[in-house]
Amino acid sequence: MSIKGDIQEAFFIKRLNRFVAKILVNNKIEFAHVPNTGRMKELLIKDRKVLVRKVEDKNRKTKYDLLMVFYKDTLVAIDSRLPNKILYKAFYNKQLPYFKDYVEVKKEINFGKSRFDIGLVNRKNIVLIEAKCVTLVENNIAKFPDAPTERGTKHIKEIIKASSEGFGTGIFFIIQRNDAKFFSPNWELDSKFSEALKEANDRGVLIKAITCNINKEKMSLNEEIPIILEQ
DNA sequence: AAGTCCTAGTAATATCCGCG
DNA sequence: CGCGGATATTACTAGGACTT
Repeated sequence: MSIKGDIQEAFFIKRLNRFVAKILVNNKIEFAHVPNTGRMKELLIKDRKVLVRKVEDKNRKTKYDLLMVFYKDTLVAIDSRLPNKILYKAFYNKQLPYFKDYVEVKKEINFGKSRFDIGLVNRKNIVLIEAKCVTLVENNIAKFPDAPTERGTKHIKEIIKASSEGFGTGIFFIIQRNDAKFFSPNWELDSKFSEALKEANDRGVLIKAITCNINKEKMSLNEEIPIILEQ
């Protein structure tokens, strides 16, 4: 998946709220949209080098999108819309060895009271897939979430319900960097979510974690990594 | 502890307008 | 009057800050 638009280097100054960051581009103070509602506190640190995209749109309040952050030697993508897209494309092109017998791929599929990112449809069944965006890695272990997420937990319980009703189900953690060797739910930060994820696994929900290769021009799926569900 | 509002952008939907 | 394209409006997202 190529990264479109005019990408420029910049320096992060401050996050004003969850959508807006103050940045320094070409020695000028500007404002950038932050397309990720997580905390990212170990990424968004003053003076850190980042990549932004210049956007020409007079209806927007910010002139840039904050897309990537340099963390030591690793480039981390923070756009929370990308995992969804990249996973959709992977399923659409049948690049993943799961649920191979579907004939149609849908986005934003409604199921009961909730909505899932991707639906794989064949004559007999529907597979519901949820994509999660991971930006946090500590000691080679990718972790989710990076902020307590009551909604995320609720969503997992919905998936468990769908699974118990006979639907195929999957949760894919897309790690937007390539320095992770394992994935684990973030027990210290959100034990309820972690517990729910473990239960989902026990109840037959397919859970996978995939890292990404990222550079200025593009982002692509890299490799599947082992998952540690236990605390 | 639970509920409401706020933020910025996107996508989906609704409305409008000009043209044949 | 009907159609397509352009424009306007609405719904949605999700966690934090705030109020009750």
